[in-house]
Amino acid sequence: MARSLRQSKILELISVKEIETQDELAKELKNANFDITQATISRDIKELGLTKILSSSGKYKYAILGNEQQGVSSKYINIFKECVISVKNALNLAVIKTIKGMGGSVASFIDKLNLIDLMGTTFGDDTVLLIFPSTALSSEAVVTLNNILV
Amino acid sequence: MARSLRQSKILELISVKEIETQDELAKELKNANFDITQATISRDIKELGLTKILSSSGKYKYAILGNEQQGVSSKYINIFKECVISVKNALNLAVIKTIKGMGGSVASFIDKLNLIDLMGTTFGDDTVLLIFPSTALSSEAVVTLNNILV
DNA sequence: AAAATTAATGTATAAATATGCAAAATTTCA
DNA sequence: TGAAATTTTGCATATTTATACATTAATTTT
Repeated sequence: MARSLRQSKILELISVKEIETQDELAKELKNANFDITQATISRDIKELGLTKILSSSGKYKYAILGNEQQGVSSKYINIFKECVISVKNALNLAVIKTIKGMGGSVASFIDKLNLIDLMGTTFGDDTVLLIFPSTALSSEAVVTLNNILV
Repeated sequence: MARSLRQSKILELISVKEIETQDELAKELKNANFDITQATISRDIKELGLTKILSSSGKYKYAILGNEQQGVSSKYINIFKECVISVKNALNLAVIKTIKGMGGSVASFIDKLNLIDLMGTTFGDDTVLLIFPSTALSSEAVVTLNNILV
């Protein structure tokens, strides 16, 4: 349980910051209340299929492997399932309630989905807001997301 | 000069074999008459934008970073230019003459191009053969490739 | 619920990689 | 050409990452 929450946080962290080393990631995780050693992070990274790539600044950073051939990995979907409490519709907005502290993780997962018609996302500690151009499109997306949760 | 030939060979090697470490790559390069240390390989890898990914067998291996947004990197094109002596047409075949020992490198570069209508490639030490369904398509491809060389 | 099995993690360290610095090779330019 | 400037490389080593092994935590079974 804590395991996949942690991995979820890792995915969020690397998508938000330029993380250069596993030690750096360990520190960031500590800030997010995941007290873990570099060894475990090495294992998480292998499991999530992350790699170090050359960032634009010429430094190495961790990134999700562009494993686009089979869409979003099932591992990520499992993590998503663990974090999300509910997905509901409110006019042209979809409102996702998450476990405390996982709003950012879920938002970055949603971004990765590249949902068509999605205009933007915002998130708080335990809420993610998806903005659609219309009520119809939003409720459609809510159905899609709920299907993922099954 | 030897530098880009070496880098070209690196690209070939990682696309043909599962190279797990830089030391392993050093050995393979020695076989190909590039006597070089791990340190230099580390630099080459950074320059070529290679990364280690998880292979299907669960081991790490080096691979070209899927940097598909801007097509084939200009760096690779430069290497291609240095290796290729001529590209000529022979009925439904395109015949590429390369610098000695670089046939495989060029062939793997060509594969990466994903040329439409290309049915297959074979290569020897200094020759690459591209097989097309017709003379017209082959000569068209020859023009394309010669344009790259300019 | 206790025992047995399986999974997750830490510790210590081996393995792998990156890099500062000096030397060698290559290129530029007068 | 030869001196100066630039680039490439090796060596040594610091840094980073992976993993064997032991331990703890979690799960399953009886």
